[in-house]
Amino acid sequence: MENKTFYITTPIYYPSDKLHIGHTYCTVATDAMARYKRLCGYDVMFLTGTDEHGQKIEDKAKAAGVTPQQFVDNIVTGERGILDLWRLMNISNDRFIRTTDAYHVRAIQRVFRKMYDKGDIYKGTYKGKYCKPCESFWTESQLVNGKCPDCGRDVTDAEEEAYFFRASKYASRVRDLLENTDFLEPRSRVNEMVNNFIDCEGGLQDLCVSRTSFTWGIPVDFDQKHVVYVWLDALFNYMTALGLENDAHNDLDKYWPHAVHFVGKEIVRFHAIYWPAFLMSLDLPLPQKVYGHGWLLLDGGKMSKSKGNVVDPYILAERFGVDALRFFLLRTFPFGSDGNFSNELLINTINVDLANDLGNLLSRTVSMAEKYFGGTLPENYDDDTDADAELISLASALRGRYEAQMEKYQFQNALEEVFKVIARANKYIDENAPWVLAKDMDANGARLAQVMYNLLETIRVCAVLLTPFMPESMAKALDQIGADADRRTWESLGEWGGLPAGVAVRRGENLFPRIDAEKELAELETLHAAANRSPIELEPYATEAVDFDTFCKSDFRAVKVKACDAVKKSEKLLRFTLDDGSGTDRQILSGIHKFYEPEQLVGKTLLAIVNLPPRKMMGLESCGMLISAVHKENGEEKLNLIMLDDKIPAGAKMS
RNA sequence: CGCGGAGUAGAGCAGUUGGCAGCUCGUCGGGCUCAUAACCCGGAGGUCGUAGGUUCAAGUCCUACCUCCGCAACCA
Repeated sequence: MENKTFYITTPIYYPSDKLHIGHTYCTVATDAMARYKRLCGYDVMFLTGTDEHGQKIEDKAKAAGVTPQQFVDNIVTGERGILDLWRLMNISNDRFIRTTDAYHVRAIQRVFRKMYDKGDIYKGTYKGKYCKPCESFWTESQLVNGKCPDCGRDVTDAEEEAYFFRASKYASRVRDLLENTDFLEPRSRVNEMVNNFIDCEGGLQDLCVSRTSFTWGIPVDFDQKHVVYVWLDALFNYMTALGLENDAHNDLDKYWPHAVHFVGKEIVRFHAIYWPAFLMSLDLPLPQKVYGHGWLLLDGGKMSKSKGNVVDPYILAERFGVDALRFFLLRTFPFGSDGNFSNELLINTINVDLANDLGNLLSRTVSMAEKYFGGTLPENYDDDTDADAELISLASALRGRYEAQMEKYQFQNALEEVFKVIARANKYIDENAPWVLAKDMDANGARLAQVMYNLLETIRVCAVLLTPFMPESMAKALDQIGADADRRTWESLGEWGGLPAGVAVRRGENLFPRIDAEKELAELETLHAAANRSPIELEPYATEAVDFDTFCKSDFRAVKVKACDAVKKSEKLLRFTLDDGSGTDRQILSGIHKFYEPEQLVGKTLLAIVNLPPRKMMGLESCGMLISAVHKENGEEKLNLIMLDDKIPAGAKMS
């Protein structure tokens, strides 16, 4: 085999929370691709990892009362953490990078300096408006009527020091890369990128690549108060893991740039624009491809922690089997676009494809071979006839059709091709009715043996091609049909007749038991409820004291809702017209549409703070804030407005 | 007029360069008995979001509109 190498990566995931089925989807796809390429004879490097820096993790660690490093260690290496999940899912990554790994940290510092020396990173100023009392920077677009959006006071021109990457310099080369090559797929993402970020007003903006507002990051070694912005840190993982600017690894020459990055559509922008621009800056070769896959949606909407609808891959893998879950994810959804996940669909796919079609085909074939021939086929078969031609030609040419789809990353279609052959094999059994032939073995024994052989050979071809998707189950299937190691290779599928004459089968367990859908769905429901065990979650208590004067400055008043309507084009905002006792109506906007319909609230007596400075939202002015109680229940955010006794008159002060 | 995606049978989806509208599930009827109540065959069910246009021919190309979703914005 000549020197064919292939490098494939998942994104490095952000360990601010446990991973969900969406991350699993991407990693399983990458794994299937890696295993497929290995099957084809490539020397494969498969990388995954975690992106561990940034403000959000710093904040979360603080809230949990641990150091950022302890926080990420727990999520990555802890029980049921990311490493455990990939072990469970049978992910065959060759390497795992953490951006807190010492070699990566040093490499990023060198990369940063190189780009700085070249003049592509320059120290600039983050120009903005500064509000002294709030100690905050704002951009022009964030200002409200030219005033501080937080406090409404005047702002002054100010500059904050920051490093910038000269992305603008590479804009036209990146546009060319996107528009005139197949660097970014699927193609539909190209327009989005070019229109939104390159050909937009002002062109491709230089990217701010350092921060001074938090410390959990890689320090700029020649300017320690800055830390490297997360994306510059994160994107280079794909190369530091191979040895860029470090001695921990030494495979860069071998695997770069034969690289394919699988990424979720939300981070296509960074991979398709900034990543190539960074590499251009360093005169490094570009990776071969960025493939932006779709999302798994739940009930047609995005899966998210705050919606409380996150699907836990652990539960599914443990209940249905790792291989079944892996298979389902890649069989059901087109890789480039979004798909609707549901438990019903999962169970249905397992039952139909795996239990009824594939599992049952294996089961009926092997048990007939045992029943009619004691498990070992005779050496002498009839020649193939017209009755066999269709099955044989379909199965013989399967490898080519499968390969064509896999090379386009169309897992769904590749699997579809395999299952067409499986369906044809089931039909072949019906057409040839082995149980009829078996009634007169003297006359039909040779023909029966031939039918059985063709079935076993068809199963072999399918099982080998399904191995990247379901490594464990297919190994068992191949054991059952007596295919030794030499009959499990890519080359062995090149010609019909890989199995030896007189092959011996050995019946085993049912690989994919049928699932009782109704019962299972009910149990999943119960499990889901149990998984959210601490039903009520509260905000952490404030540790800092507030002085009495500050507290007294807040003017809380009872207000009566005169009118309430939804702000159009906003999914969250409600507009309240309130009687605050002053004689003039007060307008307050509140982002609580998720929790209340406007008509429920008219006539209610609520609590508001009325001396906050006015703030504009969606073009409407909000004068104050309605007070509500918040908590989380079963992981879902809940909000209740504070409702006062209707006997309290409008404008009554709370003290 | 911020950017992008989607609308095809009861449900979920595929339809590459325009050329007889398909797949899976469900449903109705039939067959088989090797097999995991599995397998095989057949039927019913669609004015392809709406309205125009180009064409011998439009699910496919063009224009306008409607609806849904995501990003962005916003969430005091």
